[in-house]
Amino acid sequence: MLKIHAERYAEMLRKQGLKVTPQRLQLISLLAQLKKPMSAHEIKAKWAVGTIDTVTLYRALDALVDTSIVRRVHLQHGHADYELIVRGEHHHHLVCTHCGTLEDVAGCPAGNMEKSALKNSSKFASLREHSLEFFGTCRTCAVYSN
Amino acid sequence: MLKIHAERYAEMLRKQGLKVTPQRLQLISLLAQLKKPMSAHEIKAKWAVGTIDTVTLYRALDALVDTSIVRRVHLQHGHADYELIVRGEHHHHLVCTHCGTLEDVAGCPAGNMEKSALKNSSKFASLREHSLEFFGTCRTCAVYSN
DNA sequence: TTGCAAATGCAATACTATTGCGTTTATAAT
DNA sequence: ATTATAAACGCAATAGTATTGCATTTGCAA
Repeated sequence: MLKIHAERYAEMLRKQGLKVTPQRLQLISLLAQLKKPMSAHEIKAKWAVGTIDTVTLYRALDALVDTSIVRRVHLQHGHADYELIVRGEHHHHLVCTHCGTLEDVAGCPAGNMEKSALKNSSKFASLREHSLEFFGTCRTCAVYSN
Repeated sequence: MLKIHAERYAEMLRKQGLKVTPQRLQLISLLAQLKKPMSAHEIKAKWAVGTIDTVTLYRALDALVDTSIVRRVHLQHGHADYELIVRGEHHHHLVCTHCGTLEDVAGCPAGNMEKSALKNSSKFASLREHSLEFFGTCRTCAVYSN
């Protein structure tokens, strides 16, 4: 992780009244290296320097999610996964229901949907975010299903 | 639940080599009455005739999901919710992140996106379904946030 | 009516995530 | 640099969701 990025993330944390700790920086660094959503369990296993307590990890993840540094995604694996937010953008995923293979989907067509959904809603005052994941079969698994 | 519907669901189960049991029929009936996604816990609490074992309930839900009678949805509540599939159609949800209030979104604008996502994918052979849920604040909760 | 695969119920357990609390640490004020 | 303190940490315990193994029961087709 580049130093300048670390300082940017540090600012984001401090702005929220949160502290910049070695654990949080290492967590960001780890997520930046992997570039795909990881579960808390996977993150703990890949922890590079020393160890991190499970509770601390979950609390750090919560902090980073609250600060919009990390996004929590739900890929129907029975647990949450976490990925670094890059340049404030979001994207969605293709998930293979056989082997779990992931692929990012560039762009997002849900902006318009969100607008119209809110307009047609009878109960809601505002919408802030959405989940959109596609489930199917990757080419490798497709071979064995034939 | 109307008798004709019960028979239709029974056929769907038998076609998959699954048995038609009182528990499964009662489960369908319960989901048909409520018309909104329910957790396994809620379903167990609302169980009308006698009781159902937790394990049996989860297995019955799996069976109905496999048979496309029930849809499993993930509304970021830390558990799965289940809703009856009506006329083979699907829809999406607005979720209030403060109080959990739900609203259905009629129609689905993601069909086109699924096509283009698959076309642009480098790894996937096919896509079968998708999740799309919107998160925001309902009007009641908005009042208290001001 | 009967054979048997499927389903059920119970007990035990795995897995994900959270709470309470005493100790340590980052940070801002001095 | 020193200090005060709110935030964060680590450990232990626990909550909540879901699953596995196994003996018994049951749907249903022959």
